[in-house]
Amino acid sequence: MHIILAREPEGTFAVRALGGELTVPGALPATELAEHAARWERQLRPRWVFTSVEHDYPALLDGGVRVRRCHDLALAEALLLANEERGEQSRTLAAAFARARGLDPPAEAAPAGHDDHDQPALFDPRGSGLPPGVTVADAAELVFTEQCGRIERAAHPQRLRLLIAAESASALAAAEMSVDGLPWRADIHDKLLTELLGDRVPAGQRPRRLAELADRVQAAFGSRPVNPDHPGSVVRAFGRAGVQLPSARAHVLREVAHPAVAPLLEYKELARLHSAHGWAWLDAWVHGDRFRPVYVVGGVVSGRWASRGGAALQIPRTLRVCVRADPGWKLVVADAAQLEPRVLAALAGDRTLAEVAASADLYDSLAEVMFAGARSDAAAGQDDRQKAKIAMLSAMYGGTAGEAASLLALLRQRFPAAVSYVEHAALAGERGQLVRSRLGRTSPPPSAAWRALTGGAGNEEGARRASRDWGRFTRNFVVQASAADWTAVLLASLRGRLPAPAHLVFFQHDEVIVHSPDHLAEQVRDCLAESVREATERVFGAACPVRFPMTATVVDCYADAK
DNA sequence: GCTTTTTGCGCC
DNA sequence: AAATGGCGCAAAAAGC
Repeated sequence: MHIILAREPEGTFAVRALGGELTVPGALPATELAEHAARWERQLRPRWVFTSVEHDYPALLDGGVRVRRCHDLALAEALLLANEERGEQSRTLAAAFARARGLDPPAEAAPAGHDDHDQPALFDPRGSGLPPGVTVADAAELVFTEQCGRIERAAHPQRLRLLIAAESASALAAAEMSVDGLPWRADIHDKLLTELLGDRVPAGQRPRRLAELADRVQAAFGSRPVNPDHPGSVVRAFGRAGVQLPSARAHVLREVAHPAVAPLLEYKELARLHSAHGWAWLDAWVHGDRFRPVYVVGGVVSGRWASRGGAALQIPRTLRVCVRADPGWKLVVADAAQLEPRVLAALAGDRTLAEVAASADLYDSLAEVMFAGARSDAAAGQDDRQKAKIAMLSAMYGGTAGEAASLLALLRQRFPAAVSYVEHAALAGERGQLVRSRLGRTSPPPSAAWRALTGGAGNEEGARRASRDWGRFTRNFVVQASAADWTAVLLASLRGRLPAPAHLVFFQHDEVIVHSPDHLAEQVRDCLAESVREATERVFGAACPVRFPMTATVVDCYADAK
């Protein structure tokens, strides 16, 4: 059975059962909702229907309630609209309701696409735009029924059903991870900052170590003031010293022989740590030795997650030492090795690439096939591996710079199916057509400006460039979005299998961390292996010949993984 | 003066 | 000849 949960504008919740009997009081405050929900979850094992998990699930979590399964109307609507090639239409609940009823779109709803951060979201009950007399629960019920029908009418109902279920489960996992938090030792972080930067100073001031480095940079340039935080100032200073630079970026500076370069590079690295993950970040984001990021499921067009505040998906490697299991607990850290090329092999059904993907290090065996028997010493082997990697990344990203083009040509000879798969995707994008992931994530339509530029006569050069740019985007989309399909199913499966109280604490594109009591860590590792198997089978089919190695390591500290 | 854009760099 | 994809964030610059 299904239980629809709708937050009404007053902040209370309305509950409605589909396909079952449920004696429900009218409007429930959050605390009472949690009591009832815990019982229903236990006795009925329903699939919950949320207008938005991100918006409403925290009310259950705060009451200590976790649910097994759900359907997120907001995420489903976004996936369905894109899949139906209506990606430009509004995703609000009111708009979805109006479409389901065959009414004109509500006036308030801004079209999707531009600055969707502040647009009235699907779940926002304030100014919901629903017709008078229609409650959020009414709308949710109709939209849910409508969405189920749309799934069945899609080209691949089974894939889309799986995608929406996995995406909804991912949203549950994301909300739970925000509540549980990533174990984060503030004392270790503080000590590390002090070692690298000097004692803590008030915001706006340079810590001692940064001040010293800034002085050394200044000394290397003479008396004219130089601000190492100001790229323009740095470029001008080098110009006065007779070195013309296109920018002050680190990789540009590294090629320059000048006494200012070494302290400047060190300054930039430490200044970055200070501004992005310094004491201000620690104060704002870590409480009670937990970092609680806000994840945005489906926040990236390709289906990857984004994050809001705290830069949860950009934790620098140097800070992994701060991530430590609680006493008596372990971290089970696992990442999918070379996920994207393996996804490409599976998508394209490329037998040769699948054979290559059978080895644990894909790029090593790729090099063997590409440069068969050419050389054998270790240095050449490393060089070949690097070339094989560039070739593969160029295929997936559309790279043509340097030797990429010739390496790609060699890759095409050896793996025609895989390369033509991404090249078809690129060609579709260049023509303004949509492309899809394995489970049906669909690329957004190009903008009106793009169509005007590429469709009209005149600006030939601009048209070609825009066309190529969009082709690179769709080329990458099919791989990245299909990888997101696989990880969403993996996450959904893993979340369901984990033995309590082990729980997910981190997810980043192709990597998961589970916080587990010592004695369950091995069991968690088995769950992971089983989830990998399940994800591969459900996304790519039982006959999929591609291996997806995801070795889990059991550690006390994130920095010790791998 | 405030807001938006650019630069640069962290992650995959 | 050359233009490798996706993000978020802080600080400074640029725009209003």
